Amino acid sequence: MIDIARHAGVSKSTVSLVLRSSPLVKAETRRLVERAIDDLGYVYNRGAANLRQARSNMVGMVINDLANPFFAELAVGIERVFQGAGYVPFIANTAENPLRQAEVLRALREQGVAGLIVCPSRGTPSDAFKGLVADGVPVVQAMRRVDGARAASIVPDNRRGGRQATEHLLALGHRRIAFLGGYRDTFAHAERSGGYRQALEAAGIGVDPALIIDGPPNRDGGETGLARALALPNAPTAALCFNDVVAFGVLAGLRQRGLTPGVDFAVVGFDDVADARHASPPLTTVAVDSFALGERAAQTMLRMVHGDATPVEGIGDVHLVVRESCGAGMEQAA
Amino acid sequence: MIDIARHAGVSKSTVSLVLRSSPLVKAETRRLVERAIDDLGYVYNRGAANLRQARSNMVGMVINDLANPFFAELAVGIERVFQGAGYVPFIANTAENPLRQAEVLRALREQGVAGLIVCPSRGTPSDAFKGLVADGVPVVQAMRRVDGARAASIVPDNRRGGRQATEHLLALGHRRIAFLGGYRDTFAHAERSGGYRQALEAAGIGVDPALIIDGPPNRDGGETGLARALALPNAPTAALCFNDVVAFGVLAGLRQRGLTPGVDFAVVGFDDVADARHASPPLTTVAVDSFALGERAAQTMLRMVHGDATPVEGIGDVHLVVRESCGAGMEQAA
DNA sequence: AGCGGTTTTTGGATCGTTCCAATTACGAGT
DNA sequence: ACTCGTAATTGGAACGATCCAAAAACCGCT
Repeated sequence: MIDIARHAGVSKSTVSLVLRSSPLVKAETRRLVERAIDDLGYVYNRGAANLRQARSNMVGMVINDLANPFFAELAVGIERVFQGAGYVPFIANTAENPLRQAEVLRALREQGVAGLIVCPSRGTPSDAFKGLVADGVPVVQAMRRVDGARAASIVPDNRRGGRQATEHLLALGHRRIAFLGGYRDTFAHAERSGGYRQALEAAGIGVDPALIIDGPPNRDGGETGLARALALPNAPTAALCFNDVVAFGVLAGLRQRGLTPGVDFAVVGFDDVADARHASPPLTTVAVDSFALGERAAQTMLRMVHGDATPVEGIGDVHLVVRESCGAGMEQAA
Repeated sequence: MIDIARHAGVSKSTVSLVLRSSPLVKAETRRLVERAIDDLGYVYNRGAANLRQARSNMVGMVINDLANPFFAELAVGIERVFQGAGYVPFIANTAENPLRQAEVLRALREQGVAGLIVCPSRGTPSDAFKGLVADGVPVVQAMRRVDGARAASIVPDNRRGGRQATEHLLALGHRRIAFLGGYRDTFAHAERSGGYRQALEAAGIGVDPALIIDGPPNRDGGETGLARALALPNAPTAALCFNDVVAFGVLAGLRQRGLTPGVDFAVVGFDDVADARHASPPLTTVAVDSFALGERAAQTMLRMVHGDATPVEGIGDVHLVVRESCGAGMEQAA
């Protein structure tokens, strides 16, 4: 920077002002300095800047499973918002591992992030964000909430979605409905299956614990969940799946058995990932609108960066998208 | 850090040594300092460290399209390698936009990355990495190579894969084979369709330009590509797709028309994403082994970080995975 | 020319770390 | 007790930016 100052015939302070595009420098001087910057191929050192001035322009997004298309979509959506706001978003994957998550959080903190959006990994301890929050780093949890954490959160209305989907299956005449996939000890599973229970009970149908079959929230989880459900003495005729990826597994499993999804067995997913409408048959699912949710999380974080300290607990809207995998004709709205 | 020094009754230099786990400090002193660190809830400031010592432990991964499962898998694979090596990997998405990519590259450079793995976005100018490389920052291109760029690269053997897949379809008796999806002006399209041409010509079958139908490398690209192919006066009976996602689109399109993939029309993909074997029917595809490729790219970068300056141009192995979408019986190997 | 006010520019102190050369502490050997 | 070599510790000068208070340049008026 001093080189540039010399080259342009000004002081380093002036160069600094130009770099931060301050209105205090004369246009002519600015041009001079900018020329020098180009000539010397200078690169700004953000680390040095952050040393003095606490405000960094780097935000972190800590994602539990980037291989899951839903979270990848969410991440990409959030990224877009930050970009527009002049922040530089970096994504880190935790692969659903709390230890790894702790490392990542530490690294981001050391790097001096302005704020964080976190989809907490399974088994995140309630004090995972304590240090960050105590330091005044805005932390927003998205999609999942670890209870006891004193950090903002934006999560979809999982319970309502679970209820709506179940009501839809009930309205189609199903009485034995399974809830497949996902781990029982996660936030989302508790809420989504909670809605499912509510709907069954409201309809006067008891909840059969044997029909709630958990497993990994991926394709395999769907396939093995289906296998176990169909092996039951009194097998179900429909399933609400923990998420769309599980539902894809169920679809594949049905086909392997020569059953036609939507005809021989009704399937409903959760999330509405981009692929859901391309599945065969197109998947009926609870739309979470990852983009809106991500946008809201990002906005919340930006507000916190700018000093708004009220800890938000946002609930995102959710609605059932009826396609064909549930067997409903198109005339039948949610 | 000075606070800690005071609290532990040593000098800041000693604290610094402890933080870098130098063997020069006595075990007892170390324990003392570590205690003080815990007590005061201190966080290391990586930016300040990088200021003095050029070597940072942060590496960047710049990905052209995180919403594409293939690249997401690749990113996750690369991440794992760096993690093991004690580096902190951050992912940034460019959404196939060269301007955005330039911004991201600048941000990473300002942040002081130790090295970069880049899947260059479409339309990346050949001098995109010039500054980085001139600065001595190791840059490894993965999956795609922008020609003219003086940076290492690890790419799969696209041409060979395209040829193998085409030969397989020819062996199954197909004579009208389309090449669907992907943009003609990309590196991967040129190579993959190049292999396709080679195979056709070697078999004495001319290449019909009308059968090479480009489009976005996503599901829609597959669906519309198929529509255009089938509308041709002399429609093809098989298709090699630019990548698996395009192939998924083709599969869906066939089904919509009441055609059975693998029976009425043969489909081969490219990449072998995790979902390929779960598609219905399971997708025959050219396996790229994203994990091995990512690992190799990461290793290359690490070697460069440690001073090995030889600019590698690696070619990754590729092999055809025959499943059902091509109509081959299981007895028929590649 | 001198004055007050506004716009630009500037030197030095500072952020939290690492590096280096210098210092001190320790043990063993005479 | 003294010296020597090694092990452990230390103070101060960097690194590259920002911030602040002060200085300089410029302007229009008398």
